[in-house]
Amino acid sequence: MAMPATNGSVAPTEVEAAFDIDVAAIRRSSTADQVAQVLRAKITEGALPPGTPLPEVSLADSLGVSRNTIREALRILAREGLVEHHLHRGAFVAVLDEEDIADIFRVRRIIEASAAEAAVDADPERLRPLREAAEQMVAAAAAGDASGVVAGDIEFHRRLVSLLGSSRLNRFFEGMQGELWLCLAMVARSESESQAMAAKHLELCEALEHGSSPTAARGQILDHLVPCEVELSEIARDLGERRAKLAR
Amino acid sequence: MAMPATNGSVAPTEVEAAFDIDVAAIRRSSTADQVAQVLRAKITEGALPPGTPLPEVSLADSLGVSRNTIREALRILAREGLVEHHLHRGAFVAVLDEEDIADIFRVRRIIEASAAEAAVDADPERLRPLREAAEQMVAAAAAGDASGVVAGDIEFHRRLVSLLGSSRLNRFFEGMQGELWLCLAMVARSESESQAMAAKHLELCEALEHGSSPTAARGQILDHLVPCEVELSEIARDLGERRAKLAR
DNA sequence: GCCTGGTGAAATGATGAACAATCCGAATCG
DNA sequence: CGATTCGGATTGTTCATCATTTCACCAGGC
Repeated sequence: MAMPATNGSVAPTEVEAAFDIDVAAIRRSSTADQVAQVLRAKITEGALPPGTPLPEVSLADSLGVSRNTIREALRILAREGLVEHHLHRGAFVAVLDEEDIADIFRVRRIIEASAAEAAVDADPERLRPLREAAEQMVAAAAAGDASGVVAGDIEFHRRLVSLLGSSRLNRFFEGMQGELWLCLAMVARSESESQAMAAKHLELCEALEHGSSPTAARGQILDHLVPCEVELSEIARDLGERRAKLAR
Repeated sequence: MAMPATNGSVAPTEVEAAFDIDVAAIRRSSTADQVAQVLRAKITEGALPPGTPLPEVSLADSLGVSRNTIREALRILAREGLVEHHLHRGAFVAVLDEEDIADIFRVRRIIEASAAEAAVDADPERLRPLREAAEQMVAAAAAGDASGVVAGDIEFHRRLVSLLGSSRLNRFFEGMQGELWLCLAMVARSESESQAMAAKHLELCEALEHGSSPTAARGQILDHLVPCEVELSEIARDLGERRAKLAR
């Protein structure tokens, strides 16, 4: 289905194989996708806090594109869960309440536990990206780069899920992580907390490498997710209270 | 306010509760969504075989809406995976190859196995929708209603996944089932096969009700999914070969 | 004969303007 | 003081238009 639309009948030649990666990259994204990417960055980096209205005309004006293009971009982000779309009321940066956090972690427990199982009897070579992400977290924490630690955290779990080998699951999981970023952009962690979190991931990585049993791996991932959920849940509650107070 | 007084400001009263379903249905209907729903039905019922091009102008003309609205509807369906969008080439009804089937079942195994675990220690009352879907399959099979059996099958697994209690997972799973429908619309099962499939689901349902252990439930679901995958994989291969021959 | 290269039609990508429908807030009235 | 009504602002939808890209067809050279 997603194969490059090369010839239909002839077997793939070496010429095709050489350009196989590039053909996908050459496909320039449409302007709507570019706009969506810009807005996505603005949202995830915290420039547009949750709940911010996104008027079509002002966005079109400031970004220099047509209103229809903005509408398409907002539809894209709405499908990703980063913006909420209310009929005849417009688009707003999505707000995650505690129920959303709980919902996301219900999914994460299911998916990542299975991924941990897949990790124990996987080729050790396939676990190298995991270790690299964890080491990147440690380096970022040592350099005091808090956002780098968060990025490494996201990347670590993304690569863990990718061990399951399903492109649909990867897309789904990445979309959920995009939602989580709505909260992550708001949290300022201390340096010691960042280092502790990085160390935890490295430790988890080693546990998976010298994998004992599938059930043990499941348990370790589940234990790892618990503190993360309570922290984000608190953040979501605080944001909600602050918003309610501000609205009053 | 002209027609049905869908009040805008008053707090939800018992009056609203009575119309609760209708207001939700009415509010959710922008024309783009309606168009998407029409096309979705056409695709899943097999009127538009996989690979069919979907030109914007002719669709806009035949459905009596603007081209922009068609574009939005096509984007919606593209996000759902029912149509593929190629830049500057347009939209086509999605084509599922064997890799897609394998990918979908990789996900189904993970999700539904967890759902089966959740089923064993769930309130028996929550399993009633499952049984109802299975019984609906049996009734449809007895009446020779093949599409009814398929619908019951979809519904059975949808309700099984909903036991996990995650709205995001529900949406994700429903989207995948929409993709599977692309193949299901093509298969014509014999009456005896339909009856066997219905019986299998009822049997599976009972096994979950008198649930023994979580691992046993996992195993039963996984065993149940195997024949389904091989069947759909064969269908996908046949469709692919037929399409290749037709293109030549 | 097959491949390379140009040409033109057709479809999409994107813009701008316009109108109707709707929501929100503020002024108005009892 | 509360409910109603009115007007501005925003969205939903359509139309017309132009630029880009793709594809199919045809000509020419090896």
